[in-house]
Amino acid sequence: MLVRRTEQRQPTTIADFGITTASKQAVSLSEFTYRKGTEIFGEREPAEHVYQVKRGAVRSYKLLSDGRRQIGAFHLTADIFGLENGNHHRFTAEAVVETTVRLIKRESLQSVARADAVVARNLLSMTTKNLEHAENHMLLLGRKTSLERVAAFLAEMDRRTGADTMSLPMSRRDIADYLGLTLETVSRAVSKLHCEGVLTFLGNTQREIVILDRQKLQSFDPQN
Amino acid sequence: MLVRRTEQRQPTTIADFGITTASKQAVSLSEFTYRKGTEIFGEREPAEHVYQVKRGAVRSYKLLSDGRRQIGAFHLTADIFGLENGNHHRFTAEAVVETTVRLIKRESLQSVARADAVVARNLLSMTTKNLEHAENHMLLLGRKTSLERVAAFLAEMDRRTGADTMSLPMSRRDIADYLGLTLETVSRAVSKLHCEGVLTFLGNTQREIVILDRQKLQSFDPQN
DNA sequence: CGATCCTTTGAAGGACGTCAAGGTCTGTGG
DNA sequence: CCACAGACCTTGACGTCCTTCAAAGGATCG
Repeated sequence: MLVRRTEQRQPTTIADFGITTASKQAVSLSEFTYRKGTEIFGEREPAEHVYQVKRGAVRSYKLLSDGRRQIGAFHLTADIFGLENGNHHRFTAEAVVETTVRLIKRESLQSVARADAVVARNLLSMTTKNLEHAENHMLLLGRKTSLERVAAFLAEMDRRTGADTMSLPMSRRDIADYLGLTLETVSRAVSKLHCEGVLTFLGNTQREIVILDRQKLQSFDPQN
Repeated sequence: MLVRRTEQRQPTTIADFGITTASKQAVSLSEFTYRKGTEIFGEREPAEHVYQVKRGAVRSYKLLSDGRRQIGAFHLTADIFGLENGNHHRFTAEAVVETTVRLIKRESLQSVARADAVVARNLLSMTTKNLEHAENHMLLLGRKTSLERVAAFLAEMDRRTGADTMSLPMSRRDIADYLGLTLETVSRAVSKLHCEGVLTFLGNTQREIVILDRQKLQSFDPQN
């Protein structure tokens, strides 16, 4: 793996792992950059680190024996991923594009949590956030139509990027494997939303998307 | 609601909520019995209690505005449910059959957790268990075929009941809404498994099921 | 400027959903 | 004990939404 390694202390970012209090003891933080498409950790591997996206995007997925893939989540800038309570990772994580992450040793995070109730509370809070996302995603995967799924995905990305225009780092296939569809079905749904004036594209690529009508996009969500 | 109420201290069962240590302070435990089909709590309601199934079965689900339903989990004897980190329930919970639950005030559980790190650890551990289940269920809902889903459901129930024969408390419709299918598709898949000698029925009802060939049932699971 | 990857779009097929009919079980009341 | 109603389950026929297969048009990068 031709990856660039940069080891540097980043004390100001410890807070992002939920370490907010006087637990200033040396918690070694390092950075690592993964090239597009490379694996960060594999399912069932020992969980030695917890990660935070500094730049780029990550997909977490499970595979079936015949190659069917379900992406459980995309992790964007500032997101924590790879946080495990048990000793092993339950997903494979890969860089969607060239991605820089901050790492912290899982053990050191846990030892801080043992000593500091606030940190422990934050671990629970992060796990709950993940659970909530998974619960909503079960509803999407089990009961929503293809158009509703794609609309929900775009709404989620729009909300998370928080900008007027969004640059989707992931391919149609990634989106499909996140939504439990095929890439063709995703493409058709995006085309439909484009035709209906919900969104348009920027530049040459189909990954630069502008949501023109957020209210109309919301109207595709049968939740609530 | 014609429910029978029995308030009685059950100090021996506090352990089941993760309270294992010297936190013997009065944590009021009560029991409540819900008739078949009645709601225990609703989605978005304030989470005032945490529950444990003493007898019976519970379904937790989310609804879409047009009535589509996704059951996130079934809770059987000894299972904890309704545990929230935030202030509101994220699912509706209903008794599948007549069900007796033990209740504990969420606030008192949280105050114990604040004082006792072991209890706090258990809360994280329970949340992680729920997360793990949801993650596996996303894979099922997103990528498995109807036969694979039904086989996985039966394997899960078989594992959780731990007996040679299992009595499914829930209807085909419940199973369908858990698996993201219709009740007809579930019925056809069960029939297929019956024809192939994987399972058979006991008595008159189709809910008393005996798994004849666990290995063959496993062979329908493409996970791993 | 060719090679490769990604995306779109069309056409055909299939897995699951919908609709419908009939069977079984349970409970209730005569 | 039997009759009846209602809920639940099964099975068949048909429909449809999504997948599969295929082809062609960009986009990116050497």
